[in-house]
Amino acid sequence: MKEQFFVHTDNYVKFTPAEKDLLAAVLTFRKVNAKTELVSFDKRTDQLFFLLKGCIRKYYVKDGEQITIHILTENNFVSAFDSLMTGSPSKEVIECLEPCELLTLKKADLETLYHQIPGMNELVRKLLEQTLIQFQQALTSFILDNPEERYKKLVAKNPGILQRVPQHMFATYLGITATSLSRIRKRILAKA
Amino acid sequence: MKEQFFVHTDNYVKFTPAEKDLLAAVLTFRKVNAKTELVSFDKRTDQLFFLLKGCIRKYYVKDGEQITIHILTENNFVSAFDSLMTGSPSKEVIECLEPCELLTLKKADLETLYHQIPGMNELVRKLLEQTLIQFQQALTSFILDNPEERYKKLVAKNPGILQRVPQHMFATYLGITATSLSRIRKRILAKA
DNA sequence: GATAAACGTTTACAAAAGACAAGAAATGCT
DNA sequence: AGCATTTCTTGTCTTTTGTAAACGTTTATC
Repeated sequence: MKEQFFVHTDNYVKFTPAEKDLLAAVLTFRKVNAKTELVSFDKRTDQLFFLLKGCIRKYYVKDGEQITIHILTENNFVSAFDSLMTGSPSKEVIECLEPCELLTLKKADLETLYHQIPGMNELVRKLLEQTLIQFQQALTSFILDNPEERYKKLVAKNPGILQRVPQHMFATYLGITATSLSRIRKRILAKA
Repeated sequence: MKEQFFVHTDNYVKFTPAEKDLLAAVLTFRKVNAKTELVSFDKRTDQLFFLLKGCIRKYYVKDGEQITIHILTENNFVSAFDSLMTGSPSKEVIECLEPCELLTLKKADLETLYHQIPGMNELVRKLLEQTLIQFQQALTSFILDNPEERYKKLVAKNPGILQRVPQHMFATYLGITATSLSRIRKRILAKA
């Protein structure tokens, strides 16, 4: 299953076989049930995940409500970035929505890899550049678009995801209530 | 003025004097008037900026309105990231709100530096990590907080900025109209 | 120093979204 | 298959925000 990981990294940096061995040695395979919390509220985390199979969301809890801030599927890196970087307890919860297959990488191992593998900084730099563009687009959409437009963009960009994730999770992700999303959907259907 | 730049980078990576010379050689100093557009609408950009002095905002144009998406002050990197990375025409405008002093770095020179200076990938990786945390916090705030809370956080985080930027630019930055911001300010004053 | 432009606030009215509650439909579990 | 839970929709009422326009004030510019 680690081949799938390297297929992904090959898009950014070509590691030598020896380097891949070093990396593979610190990647741990993990298979978990739906509803597993990879990172729990107010707990520190020292690892990052690569999602091989399944679907994951990140959410915050505000006034007793779960507010989804991110939804991811196969072949993406996931982590409670804030907690990982600063060492503070995580305010975001990372939860599996389906049975998932993951690779985990400890932060300490990553730090070691930065010294062992010259291309590692380059890989992470490039991954972060991609991530940053995504974040920027998401943030821009919040500023520029109303909820209806955001919903349409989400559907256009990620059609399959709607069948995998309950609607009310999307609602909070769009910054609206489930009630409101239901009305928006109705409005869109009426036009089509 | 390049010392100020290296004071900043020293927080992340310690370059040797020789490396600093290489870097300094491709940094160009620039002094511009207020209202200068560093990146214009629908133009490609091939450089990134380090702001030594002054205040800059990024904005989008939507339905003839300017929507501010970012406001920055001294000692920050600025660029139309999307355009810089993908080579596409920029949808964001970068405008100086005050007379500014900048260092500019061409993308092509940066690519060369990645090969000349081992620590360059590391520097940019670390800068991107910081930036990502900022973006994440901004995005999270949009999902979690209402406009009033976002305004309060902005003021708490950056008290001085209010005196440097017109209120209606903040309003669009918060995702609301100037009218609405005025109401929010009134409400806050009434409580205090 | 005069004039124009930009800025901040306020008002009335319209549109959108939230809160709350009820009920239908789909899904999960044993 | 049957029961419980979750999910989705709908209705009514309230709150918030947007739109548009007016007005006084500040700031720029010549």
